[in-house]
Amino acid sequence: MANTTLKKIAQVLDISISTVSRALKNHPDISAATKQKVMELAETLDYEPNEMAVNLRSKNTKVIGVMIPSITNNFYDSFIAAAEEEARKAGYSLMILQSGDDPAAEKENLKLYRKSRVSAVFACLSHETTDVASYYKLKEVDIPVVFFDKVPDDHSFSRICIADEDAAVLAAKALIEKGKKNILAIFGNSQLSITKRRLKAFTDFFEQDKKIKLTVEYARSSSQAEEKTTHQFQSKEKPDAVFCMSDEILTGVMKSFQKLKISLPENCGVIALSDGFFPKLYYPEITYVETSGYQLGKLAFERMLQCLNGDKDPKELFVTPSLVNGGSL
Amino acid sequence: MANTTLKKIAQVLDISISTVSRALKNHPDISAATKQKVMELAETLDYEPNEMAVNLRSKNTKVIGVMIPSITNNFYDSFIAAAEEEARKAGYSLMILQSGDDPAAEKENLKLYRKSRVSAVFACLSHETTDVASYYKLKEVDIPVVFFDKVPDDHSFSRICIADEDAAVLAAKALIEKGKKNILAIFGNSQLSITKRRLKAFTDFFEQDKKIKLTVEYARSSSQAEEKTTHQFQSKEKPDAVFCMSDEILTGVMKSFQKLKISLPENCGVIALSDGFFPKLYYPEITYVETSGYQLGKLAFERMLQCLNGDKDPKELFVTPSLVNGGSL
DNA sequence: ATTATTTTCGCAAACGATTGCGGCTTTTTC
DNA sequence: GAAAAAGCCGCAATCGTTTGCGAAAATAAT
Repeated sequence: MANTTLKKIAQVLDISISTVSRALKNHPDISAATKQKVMELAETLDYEPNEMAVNLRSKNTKVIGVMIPSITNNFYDSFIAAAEEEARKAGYSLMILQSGDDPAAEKENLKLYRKSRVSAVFACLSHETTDVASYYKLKEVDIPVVFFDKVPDDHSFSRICIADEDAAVLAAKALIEKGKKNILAIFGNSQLSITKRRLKAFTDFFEQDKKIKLTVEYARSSSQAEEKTTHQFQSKEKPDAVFCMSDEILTGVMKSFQKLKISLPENCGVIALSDGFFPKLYYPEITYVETSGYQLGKLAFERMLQCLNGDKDPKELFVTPSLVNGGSL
Repeated sequence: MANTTLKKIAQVLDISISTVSRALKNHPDISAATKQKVMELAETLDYEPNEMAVNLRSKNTKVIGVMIPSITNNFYDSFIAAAEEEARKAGYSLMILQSGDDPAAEKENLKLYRKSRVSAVFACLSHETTDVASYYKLKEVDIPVVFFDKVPDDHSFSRICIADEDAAVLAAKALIEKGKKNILAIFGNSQLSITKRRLKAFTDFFEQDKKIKLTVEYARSSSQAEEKTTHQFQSKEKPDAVFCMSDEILTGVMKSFQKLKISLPENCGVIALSDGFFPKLYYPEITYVETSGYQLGKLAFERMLQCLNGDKDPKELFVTPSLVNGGSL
């Protein structure tokens, strides 16, 4: 079953293709009578403009690339959810590609984006990719790039981030308010700049109060977080609160707590940085500082629209975190 | 910075566009010398064929639509992960659209797929969408459709599913083997055919042993599952095992257990149908029957490739589940 | 040397939609 | 009634790639 084209409509009505095209676009040159006829026939024939042809002519695919480390991740999922909502409104589709935190795959993906002539790209750097040369290539062919979450230091790109420092401080404040005196803080991969930022803001904040004991640990996975937690809680001086830098760490900590039969908040307080999904899995629900992928997506798309409209100067925007009380602290 | 085209290369080398095109495709008509020159220039000019033009001519976008209820779901995420891996190998990209379990949005998406002239579509029905007329429209324009997970009854489509009956039976067997006598089984939305299939297989299996008390409950959300569990465990005859039809239910049940301070497996056994992510969040890890979205994705893509190669007869394929012991039973 | 055969390449027409420009009809204006 | 002005519409080029067909050039056969 062949698709209807302008040509087909033109043949049936015995008018020219251009007239059909203009009629459908409500061009003033075309008489009302002709428009009527064309529209009706288009309707019954279920005409849909062939996007490939439109794209070719307009040199615009109306597709936005989204590169993330992994799709199996709540935070990025909610980013995508938000971006897709907005994209749809603006007539764009998303082309999601995963880097798997592998710089080589990341480069491959960028190449694919160029080949596909996407209109723009949202990108979250894999690991500590410092060489953003491949991203410059996109710029050269006029494909705007908006980084989010894991962004490069390069100030020539637009970057949308969680205000990591604020988030860490918010958590620190909450811990102090609750009068916690022996805090275990678990952070992720210490090589990552996101870890460094959160770590610095967090520890700096405790400088003001020397009476609080702060133990910092690093865990690269959920199970590592579990081990470290278990280990800490087997010592004499058990922490009275745990700070988790991420969901991954939170789940590890909670698993350890279940094993050790530590119950919240009596035996120990817990606070995490999270988008909110995992904290709600537990009883009591975990108190967390919201680092919302969803809000990030909304903000990033807003910025992207500006870029698409020709605003080239790089901008750095932040989504501000907020504290959500669960009952674990 | 303009993109390089065949025309540009042709102009520089002062030969025709067709020659350039053929040279790059290693066409026998072109002399080795010419090929050499063309290839080299193409290399230095970083030539990439314009996909929009290629698509227009070939009427093939090399894009596969994937429609799922929600991207914020482990099961579908792993389906996508698998599909993307395979798609990339085969030179395809994915266009992921979410229906949000809303039939209207589902229809919108299908329209978008048609407009975008995707090469094929993977689809998971929203809720109990029974009217698959919109999918027939895709068939009419020769876009193959492969359903997965939530599939229609319509036998004229290819369908790839988890062998739900087998999975339910596997769980039932495990419960019986452990000598459980008072089982609480919580299922999802009773309107869904997936629920019906799992429910029937599960309950049928217990017909053989009348001495076992089986209580069936339904929960449409995690919090409903939590409520029902809490309620059941406040009665005199507490269940000695809980069966969870899905991750959503499992998380609700576990939350209730945390509240009631019920510890596994001493106080109660738990078994779930899951893809394995959530079961590993708890201590002890939950014993589950694996219903892998990843495997489903692999199998679905395999089938899709056949469809893309012209195999039109509908086929129904199943991925067979397996029991993974956690320690919760 | 002439014809037959290859080798090597260019012309032009697609794919489907868009649009500047110009032409043919009507209608308006003086 | 003739000229100017609208009103309507079609021609043809364009986006970049692919490909059947035919033509020129080079080589082989007679």
